[in-house]
Amino acid sequence: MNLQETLELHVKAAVKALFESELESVEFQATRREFAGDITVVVFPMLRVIKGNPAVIGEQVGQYLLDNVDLVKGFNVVKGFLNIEISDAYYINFFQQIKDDESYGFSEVKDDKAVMVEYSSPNTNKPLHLGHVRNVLLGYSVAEILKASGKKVYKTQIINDRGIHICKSMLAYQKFGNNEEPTAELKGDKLVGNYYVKFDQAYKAEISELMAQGQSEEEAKKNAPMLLEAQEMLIKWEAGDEDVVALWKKMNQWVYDGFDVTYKNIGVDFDTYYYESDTYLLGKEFVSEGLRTGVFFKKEDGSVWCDLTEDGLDEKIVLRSDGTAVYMTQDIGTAIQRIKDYPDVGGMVYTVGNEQDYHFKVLFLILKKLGFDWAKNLFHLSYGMVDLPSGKMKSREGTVVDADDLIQEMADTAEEISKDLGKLEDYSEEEKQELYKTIGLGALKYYILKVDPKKRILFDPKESIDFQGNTGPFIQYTYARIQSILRKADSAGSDIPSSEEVALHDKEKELIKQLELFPEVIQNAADQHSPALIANYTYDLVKEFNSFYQNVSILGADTEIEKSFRVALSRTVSHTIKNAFQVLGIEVPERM
RNA sequence: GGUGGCAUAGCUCAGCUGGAUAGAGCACCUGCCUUCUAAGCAGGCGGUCCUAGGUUCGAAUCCUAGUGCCAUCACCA
Repeated sequence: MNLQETLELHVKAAVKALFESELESVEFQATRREFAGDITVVVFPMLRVIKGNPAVIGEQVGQYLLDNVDLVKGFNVVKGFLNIEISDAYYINFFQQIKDDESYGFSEVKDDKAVMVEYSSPNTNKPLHLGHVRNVLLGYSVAEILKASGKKVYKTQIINDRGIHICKSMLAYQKFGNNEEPTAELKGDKLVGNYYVKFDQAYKAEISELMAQGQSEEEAKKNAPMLLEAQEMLIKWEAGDEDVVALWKKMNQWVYDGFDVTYKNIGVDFDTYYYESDTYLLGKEFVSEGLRTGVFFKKEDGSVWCDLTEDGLDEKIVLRSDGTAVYMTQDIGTAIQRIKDYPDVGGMVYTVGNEQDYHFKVLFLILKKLGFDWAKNLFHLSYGMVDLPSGKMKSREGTVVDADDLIQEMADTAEEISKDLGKLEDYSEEEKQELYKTIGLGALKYYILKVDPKKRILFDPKESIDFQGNTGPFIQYTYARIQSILRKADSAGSDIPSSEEVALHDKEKELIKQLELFPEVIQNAADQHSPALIANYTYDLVKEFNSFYQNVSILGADTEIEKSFRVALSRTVSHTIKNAFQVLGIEVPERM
């Protein structure tokens, strides 16, 4: 039972004893800094049950608590706020309980149903850019947060490996490629992406030409030979044309190899992969099934639809009149396939941009209508777009911030700063490079994860990401500082005060209070699918620690017991930073 | 046009189920490194919480209407 729960019982008892009334709940908040006290009871809500002056009621309840509850050491009332001072013994005892727990904040798996988290889900015709980076970081972190909150988790993605967009890259490669192959300088995904751009250039040139010949823009766009050829290629692919399929396989493999490098760079992983080309057929099966059971209906032209008008939505197509699958068909198939493959999965999280809010609303509804009980546990982790000052990123026009480049730039910035500070003279070149990457990635990941997922991010490549203030490196730096102290504090502080006699320094007490919040923050972040809550918590913790560090001497404490206590406190803070950053997917360095 | 999201300091963002004088960082200005790592600490400057109503003892937070930006409403994905 935590402090708040304990106090709630006592406040209820106080109200019963003093006013013969029953409170349903008690409202608490942290005491504001300018007042004495550790936790505050808001008296106003009690007025519904008790009549009287809030200040007087606060006074009476406070006195009752002081007289009857050991851990209450004092109180004061300001307007309708009862500020309660808690004894140091409470905080010291609490700290005793958590100080040796290296996985503090994490829960054991307590749910027999697993959650599948999908993220990344790229098309295979171009490299990953900053938008994908947000997706990948969010999905990975939410998966880790869910694990930490006691869920079994599978990480997965759906790879959109077929369609007209891939044919465009393939066609341009056939025309202009000269059998170019990926090299160390040019990864496969980049190579394929280049041909996607080349397609677009050639296509646009043809459009201009046709328009010069007198066609309207609309006509020209439809009639351009490049597009016609790409469409022809798609038909050939679906017909299983050997040459086309061979090229498709070759180029897709280049892209997968390129993606793997990027994922490894970012530091994310997947437990399973799904390919659109594998799952759309299962989707079609269930469309037939739904047609039989009346979930769907067929129009005269043969296309199949789902009528969602009673749910306040429109009719949605699930199969084209020519019998081919649409996006929705495939997503129905993929969802069902996943549950078949992993029967312990009880719910899924889809990390996909908010431009697809409607799609997922419909998908979930259709799956419910098809009668799957797990359909009620589907969640669209919808996040805002990452935009540039110039607007949307467009791969075709080359206005994207490339993921690999960005990671490299961040590491370069970290290197510059580190060199200026010159604290790593005795590190080997290899160790240094590794550290620069840790710091650079830390800056990037924190920058993206600290903002509420549903808000859009405006990223200005000209203004580099900060390394000071509310940033990843600031937090990493604090961690490194603590490690430095721990290295110097020869005998680890296992000998910490247990008596009520020790007076806690204000900064020490604030730190313990902050530590106390961590498990709840993890649960909240899991419930809300929000890494931002973890990031903001960690920042507060670290700020508190730095203030402690600058104002209180740890290794130079007056007594041995004080020194041990402060070392132990620092160590626990560093565990907590490490654990918080682990679920954000950010590494912490021993030095920096 | 219908639907959904967002709007807080010059900039980037917090603000939990409504609670005290709305908080951080960056930028700008002051101090602090012979003492545990100054990527730090201590402090200053800076606000019509988009607007107008409403509910409430109390609203940045909830409701209604409006404004602005974004997305979506395809036999595209």
